[in-house]
Order: sequence, then C-alpha cells, then structure tokens
Amino acid sequence: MKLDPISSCAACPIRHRAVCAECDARELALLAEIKSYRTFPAGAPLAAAGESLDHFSSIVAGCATMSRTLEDGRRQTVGLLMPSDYIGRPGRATSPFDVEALSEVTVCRFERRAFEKLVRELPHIASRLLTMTLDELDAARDWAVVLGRMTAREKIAAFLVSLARRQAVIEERDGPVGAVALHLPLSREAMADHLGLTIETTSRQITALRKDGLIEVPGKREIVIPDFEALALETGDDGDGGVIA
Amino acid sequence: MKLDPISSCAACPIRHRAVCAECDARELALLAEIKSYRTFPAGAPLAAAGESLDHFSSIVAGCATMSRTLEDGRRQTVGLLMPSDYIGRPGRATSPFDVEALSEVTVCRFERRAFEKLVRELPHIASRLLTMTLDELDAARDWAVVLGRMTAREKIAAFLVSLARRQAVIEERDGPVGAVALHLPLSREAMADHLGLTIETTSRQITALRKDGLIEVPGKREIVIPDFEALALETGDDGDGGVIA
DNA sequence: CGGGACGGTTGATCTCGATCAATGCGGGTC
DNA sequence: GACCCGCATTGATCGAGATCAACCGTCCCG
Repeated sequence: MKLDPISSCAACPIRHRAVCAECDARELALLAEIKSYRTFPAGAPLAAAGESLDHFSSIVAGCATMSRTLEDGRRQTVGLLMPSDYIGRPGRATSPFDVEALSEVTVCRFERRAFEKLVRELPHIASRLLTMTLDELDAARDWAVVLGRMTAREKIAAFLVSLARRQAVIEERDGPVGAVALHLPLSREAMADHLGLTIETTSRQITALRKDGLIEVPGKREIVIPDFEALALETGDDGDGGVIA
Repeated sequence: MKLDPISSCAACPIRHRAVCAECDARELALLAEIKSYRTFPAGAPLAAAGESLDHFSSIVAGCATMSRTLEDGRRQTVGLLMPSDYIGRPGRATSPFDVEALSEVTVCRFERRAFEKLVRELPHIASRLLTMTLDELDAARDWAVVLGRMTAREKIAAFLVSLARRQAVIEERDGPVGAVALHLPLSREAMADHLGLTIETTSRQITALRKDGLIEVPGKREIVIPDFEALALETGDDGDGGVIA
C-alpha cells in the first residue's frame, strides 16, 4: 500500500496534484493581485450555512470542520478541512454548511467576483477546480460507506487511517509503511460528530484499539500507529476503493 | 417550501440548470459528433470500481445506483443516478464505485478523449461540469447527515422527500405542495443499501409511516405522499439545508 | 491552595435497529 | 392447477451503541 499525500504548490494557494510546472507566471501574478490572507482564532465561525459570502478562500494553515446541526442539536460533520482545502465553493454565493475553525486557521481569501472573472480568463483554473471538486466528491462518497455500513470500531480505524493518509509526511512512500505519528486536530466530540457516534463510544473504541495494540495514545491529541497495515485491516474495507477523507 | 426539480435541456445531454439559451449551436453540433446512445437491461453493470473506462456518459432514461461492497458483503449505495446524471467522471479514467442499472437504462456516451478535447476547446463546458459536480458534492454531504445522524424513520422520510424533489413534475412550484405520487425505482434491498439500514427495518418503517397516515402505499413500488410538508417534518431537518439527493 | 470548568474516561442500563425465522404474495414455468 | 422463486412483510430475540451517570486529570482563576 502506498500513502498518497496531496501535493501542493507552496507558491499557489489553489491546490493541485500536479507539480509547479503547471503554475505559470501570469496566473500567479493575477492570483497575487486579488488574494489576501486572514487569520481566525480556534472556534471562530468561518462561514454559516446559507449566509452570503463575498469571498472564496483556501486554508493555508490550521484545520476546520464543515457541519450541519439539526433542529434538536444533533450535529454531523460532513468534511474536515485541512491546508489546501477550500472554504466556500467557486462561483457560489453561499455555503450549505457551517464552517468552524478547530484550531487557529489562516486562509487565503479571494474576492469572489474578481475570482470568478479570473476563472473566466484562465480556463485552466476551472479545470483544476473541477479536479479538486471531483476529489472532494469521491471523499464524500467514500465517507458515506463509513457512516452507513461500518461499526464503531471500524469507523475509528477508518478515520485514523484517512487522517494518517492526509497528514502523512512519510518519506518512503512505496515501501511498507512503518509507524505513523498523528496529531489529532479534533476533540473527541468533533470526532464523534464526524463519525456519527457519541463521545462515549468514540472514547471507548479508542481505548479498545489501544488495548489491542493497534494504536498507542501518548497524549489525548496524539496517536501513534505502530503498524499502518494492521490498522487499515480493521476498517473492513479491502483497500481498493480507498477511504481517503 | 418550494420543490426544485432539475431543469434540463432535452437537446443537450449534459445537464445544466440554465435554460436552453446557454446551448449554442456550435456546442450542440460538436457534442452531436462524438455522442452515441446505448441501452442496458435492468441489473446490468454500467461500470465496475477501478475498471478503466474509455467513455463518459450521462443517463437519458432509467435509473442506476453507485455503490461499494465491502469484503464481507456489506454494501453502501453512495448515489442514485437518474436522467441527466453522469456516469464516470469527466477527465478521469476510472470510477471508484460500481454502477448498476436498476431498470432498463439508456445512456448518452461520449468517447473520453474526444470529450476531453471538446472541454478544452469549449471552456464553457468545464464550468458547467463544475456546477454539476458542486451540486453532486452538496448532495453527497447532505446525505452524510442522513446516514450519520438520522433514525430509521427519518431516513425513510428523507429518502422519499428527496426522491419526490427529484421526480417532481409538480406544476404549482411556489404554492403549497399537495399530494405527490412517486414511483420507487428501487427494491427494498436497494433502498436499505442506500439508507444504511436492513431490508427488514426499511419495510417496517414504511409500514409505520403508512399506519401514521404520512404515506400511502398503493403498490410495492408506488408511494403517495398526501401532505408533503408533513412528511418533510419527519426528517428532523429544518429544511434550510435541504436534503436533496 | 481551593474551586470549578472542561474534556476525557469508565460504568450501568436501555433502546433501536440488526438478526434469525416464518409467512405472504404475485408471477413465472412445467 | 401445482410448484417454485424472488421480493416483501411480520414476528421474536439479540446486541451494538446510545443514554444516563459518576469520576478523573488538567488548567485556569480567585
């Protein structure tokens, strides 16, 4: 198995899987004209469902959740946003979900009208946005399998595996993956909301995986996966599809 | 509340929400050159996860599911494909999910390389594909709320409401919605796989909704919703977000 | 230093949906 | 007609995860 971290070009705030050869100078210059950076504290709302947004941003540092809360307080997190993910949708004025900073978050903002104009001028950006959106769509559908059919234990394992894949700064990508150290950007409550579980079940299953030697828990927000393959087996997935995010 | 059926242009197999003014003659002519129609019987596989696809298609008639099956047989349907939805992803060679015809399905096929070339020539198509993909993304995330946080009864109600919204050929779209008649394109098993339930629970909850007068069941594949608003209330959702698909 | 707020863990019990099992029902073939 | 087969429904029971509740460790603040 290979870990497949998303490569991104440090010079360009819009993520893409290709290398920097794709970022031509004109595009970078035009993007630079309309972008600005902004930092929010942990817990800050970055967007509210239905609220009109005059800008479109991508996360540069930090971590956020995208969620919906039902009338009676039940909450489901539908996406975990990490550096290079975008907030708001290109060409849309509103987000259908609440976005909230989990830690201090720095975003790169583009004024929406100016960005839309830029996309019209540089069609290359539209196709890159399409690729990014297709990736998000795959991830959202993969997650439906986790939510709909996996047990609590499998959900936790799938979550840790997907987080490891996204955070992975693992060098030997083609060899067998050794121990992986993870920082959890979420509280137990946020994990539970992402997995469709309660806090208690989340906590118990983490304890169970720890007692079974599949993970180590050096700190409340720290996880070590001694054997990545072994944990991946706990997801019940055959690995073909790849639960990515 | 308004029902918001997807409008589509009969002359153009690629769905879009805008009216036909957007379909210019050149585009239609170019599309016509590379498209062909094909029909599959009910139950036929339209794509297999991971399999390489040399074409990209959109559904013209019939209904299909997109699903993943875990090693031990548990299956989750991640999307219900109806006319105007596409199979395969633009610019991608493989689908991460299995696609299977629920009824006889007619698709409009585009040879993948030719289609990609066309998209490069007509950037307008790329932005339309982006819009379609963003809609699918919203729908997939909405569905995560259903899978992760709703009870069995709420899941059934949400499914029927979303199906009604998609099938709706309701005239008075701005007035209060009256009775809605639905044809179910899925078996109980397919519904269960879509909702993350078992067949038995699905059947029991349909019976319960019927006994409570929220739906009528004139046939196994027929549902009448006498009061659309009342059924929508059963979803636990406040309607703001709108569970669409 | 005491107190309390917060996040996390653990225990006891309950409940909803899964599971196992039987029955119904319509449509097909021989 | 007799039979069967696939799908749906209904009943009985079980169990995973929710719920209710207690407790623990850490940090902050007076």
